[in-house]
Amino acid sequence: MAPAGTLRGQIAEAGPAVTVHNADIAATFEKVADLLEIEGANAFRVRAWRKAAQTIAALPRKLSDMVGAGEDLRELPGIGEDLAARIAEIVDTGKLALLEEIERRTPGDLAELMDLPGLGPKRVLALHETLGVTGIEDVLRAARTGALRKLPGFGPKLQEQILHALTTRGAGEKRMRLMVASAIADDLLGHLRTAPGIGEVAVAGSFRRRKETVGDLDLLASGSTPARIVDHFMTQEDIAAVVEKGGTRATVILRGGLQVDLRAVPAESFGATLQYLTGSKAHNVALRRLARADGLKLNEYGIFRNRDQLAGRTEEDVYAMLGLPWIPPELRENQGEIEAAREGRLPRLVTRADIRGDLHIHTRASDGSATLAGMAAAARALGYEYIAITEHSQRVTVAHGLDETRLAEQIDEIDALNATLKDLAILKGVEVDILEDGSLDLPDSILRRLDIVLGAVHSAFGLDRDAQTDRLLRAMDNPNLNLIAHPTGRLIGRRDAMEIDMPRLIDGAARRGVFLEINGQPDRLDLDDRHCHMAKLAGLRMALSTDAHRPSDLEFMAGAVDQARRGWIEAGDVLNTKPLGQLRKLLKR
DNA sequence: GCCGTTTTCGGCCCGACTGTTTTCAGTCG
Repeated sequence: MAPAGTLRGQIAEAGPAVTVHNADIAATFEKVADLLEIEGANAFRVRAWRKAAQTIAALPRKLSDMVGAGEDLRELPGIGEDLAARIAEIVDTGKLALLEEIERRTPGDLAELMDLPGLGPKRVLALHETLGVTGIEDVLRAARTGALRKLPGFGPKLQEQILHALTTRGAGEKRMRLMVASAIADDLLGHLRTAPGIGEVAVAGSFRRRKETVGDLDLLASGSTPARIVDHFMTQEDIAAVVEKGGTRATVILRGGLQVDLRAVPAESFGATLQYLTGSKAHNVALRRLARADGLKLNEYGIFRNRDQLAGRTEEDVYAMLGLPWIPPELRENQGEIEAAREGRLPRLVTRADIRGDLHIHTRASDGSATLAGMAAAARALGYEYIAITEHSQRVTVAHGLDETRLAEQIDEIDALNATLKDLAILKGVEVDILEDGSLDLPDSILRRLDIVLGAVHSAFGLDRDAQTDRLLRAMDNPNLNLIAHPTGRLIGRRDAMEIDMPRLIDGAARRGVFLEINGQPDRLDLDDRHCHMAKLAGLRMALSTDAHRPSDLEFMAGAVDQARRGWIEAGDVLNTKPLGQLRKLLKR
């Protein structure tokens, strides 16, 4: 391949000047919503911009592509004629005239003030009009001089709260990886279960929806005397600060910085509260609209007709009262799941029990810590029918990647072990490096002898979108390649996903009979939920794998299953739900 | 600004807690 610089230069000349990402458009829409709200615009108009921003942020396809193809954006939920034109404007020009117009009216950055606790549109406007505040620095000054607390509607408590937030900014506001939050949640639930008169307990929120990271934990508990449950919860020793506390609700900050919300309700409302706290917000709003349409009211205590509670004890009752089957929490993002439920076409999401094997495993031959026999034993203990051993290739020297000779030795070793195993098949594989030019790091002569070949990128993550996509497609041109491992290379919170034209990659994989991996490592979860859904819509099968480097890592399968479920993936979409015979056929290109 | 088994106008989810109030607005989830 030509040097990357040359290729980039050619593409820059031929392609569009700038690529506008969906996230940029969503951020622009959010900013418009903030500023309109501060200006006192119609609340429903503000909501329309926010709803559109959510739709855009969760969209599995690139808006710039859709605009380029002349598609009708008004078919997207919450996008009408006006907002469709605004999107096209941003895609075409990289700017939004309306936002520039509003910014001329409201100097500085008033929108960012909305992020401060206790500051909403009304108080931000008051700050601007009475003190001439235009940004964070002005607020800090007003709080320090004491001018802030003298304003009507403000007070010493609020001033102190804002000052505290401004001086400790950046600390503890990072989202936490799901697996880390799990351990904390277990402790908190254990403590809650010892409360007097306790009934059921649960974790709701984005944790229950299995989002890859959580910003806080939402706990709920049922019991005869909610206030006593809240009181008991406050005795948890990890609590560093109490943000608020009432008779049914409390918000606290743990020592580690994680925010935890607790809601305590009577048993007859547990299901409704679980539903309400699980969200997402957009899903809940949509459900409440459904309820209203039937002359009902849905809140966190149940479904009501006038004063009569019709449902609320279980989530199933709540959904049933709205004419819907129970919807798995992973789907509750208002991304079509309510319509699917109503029409009886909810997916039967893949479960851990559907998984028959793990197709991405390392041993100490490369950078794993266990022996081949050790990993095989751990897999048998999980009841797997098969596993694939997939070491790194020679290029990854820090991981003791295998060259042709060492891989040949491992092939013999696996053959020998297979001969002694009755209830587990070990597939001979490799995680071969995809080099910068798209070639593979081992010769075809050895790849041909393997049952499964994963290709993976471990270098040159920074290529531009077209070069990176071309690189992966070129790797897939090698008929020995079966699967792209951790396709985007992201490390949550540490390294961004590579720039990849995902629709083109998915289409290319489908055409070539190549599959994509959903890597279950807690900091990878790659493909992510949106890309999973995109791949499913394209009819592409995926492998759910752990990339295990030690026996306990095989448990990472849970994370891969979570991502898959959020992406609407069913057992039939997954390679490693197939019996060994079928799997082998699918691995023949 | 969007949307429609309430359909082109008139609606748009709902409640808890706090702080600043003297009966409730604002914020948050």
